[in-house]
Amino acid sequence: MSVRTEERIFRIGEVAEQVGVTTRTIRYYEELGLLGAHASRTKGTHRLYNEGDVARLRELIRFRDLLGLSLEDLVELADTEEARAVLCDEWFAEPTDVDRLRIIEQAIPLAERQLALVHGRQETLEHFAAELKAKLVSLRDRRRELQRSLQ
Amino acid sequence: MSVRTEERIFRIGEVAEQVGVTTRTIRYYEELGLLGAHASRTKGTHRLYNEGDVARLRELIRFRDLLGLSLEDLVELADTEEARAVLCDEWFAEPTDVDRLRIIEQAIPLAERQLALVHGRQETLEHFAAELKAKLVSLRDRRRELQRSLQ
DNA sequence: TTGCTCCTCACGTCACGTGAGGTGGC
DNA sequence: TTGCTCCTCACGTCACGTGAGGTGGC
Repeated sequence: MSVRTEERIFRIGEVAEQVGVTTRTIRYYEELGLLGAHASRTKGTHRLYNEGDVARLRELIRFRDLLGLSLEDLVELADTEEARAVLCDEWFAEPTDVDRLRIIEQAIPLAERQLALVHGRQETLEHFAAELKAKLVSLRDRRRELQRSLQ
Repeated sequence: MSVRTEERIFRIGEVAEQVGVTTRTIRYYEELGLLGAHASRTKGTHRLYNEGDVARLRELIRFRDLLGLSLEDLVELADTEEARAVLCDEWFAEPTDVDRLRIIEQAIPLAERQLALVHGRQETLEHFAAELKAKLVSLRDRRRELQRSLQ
């Protein structure tokens, strides 16, 4: 956690494969400002990503797929998420405990919002599953009756 | 169920409002063959829908939204679903019990596939929720520790 | 040096959104 | 007759897909 471990660096193709998207998606997200366009990179050179970037992308993709959020929605959810990336950086830049507390107190309500979104979706799915199950039961009942009356 | 009740007829705008989509979406789905383009309609005249059509559209939209299926996927899931629409028609056209049984035996595996899809999505969401919850717990723990060490 | 992956345009596609201009039923 | 909703093009948009042609690092 607080040990400065050797950080692995990835190229865009590796990231794409790990996360399950195409390189085009990653470049598009960078274009929209969803992924940090590492200001250091000069045009034409290879894009490089660390593990934090990969984790961030993975989370974005999950919100996109599981909750059906638009990229505009994701920008909002990521805005504060950006603070978490900063968190990672600041964490290694030896911030004071006051800094750490401030960062964590920003991250908590965000995580709560995310969890609430997921719970909402879970409820909707629960409803849907119950409906399908009821339909199935009724179909099986009718099948049994018809089979009996046809014997 | 088997009573020939007065069936309500809806115009495209009413259907759109009930289901929560635009009329454009409905026309597009018809174009793709997802919604029965009532062969009776002559070009330029108003589209008309019965309650079965509305139920069918509602289900398509739910699969689209909750499972993120493409319209191509929906065509597959609807192919057999088409049989269910036929079912409704045939039901009133006084089919034999053999017909009914055949239709129901087609509908059951479809409903089972649909339910399996929903269950799969529920599991994925369960994982995601658990992860977010763990993150939240860890954030709160760290907050508590920092607050204590700052007192 | 030879592959391989990367780069930047840039046009194509899917699932609609959004008017433009016109017709039809209560 | 006056609204209102409907109709059919048809171009725009969002989130990428898919080459075309070229450069860069092991």
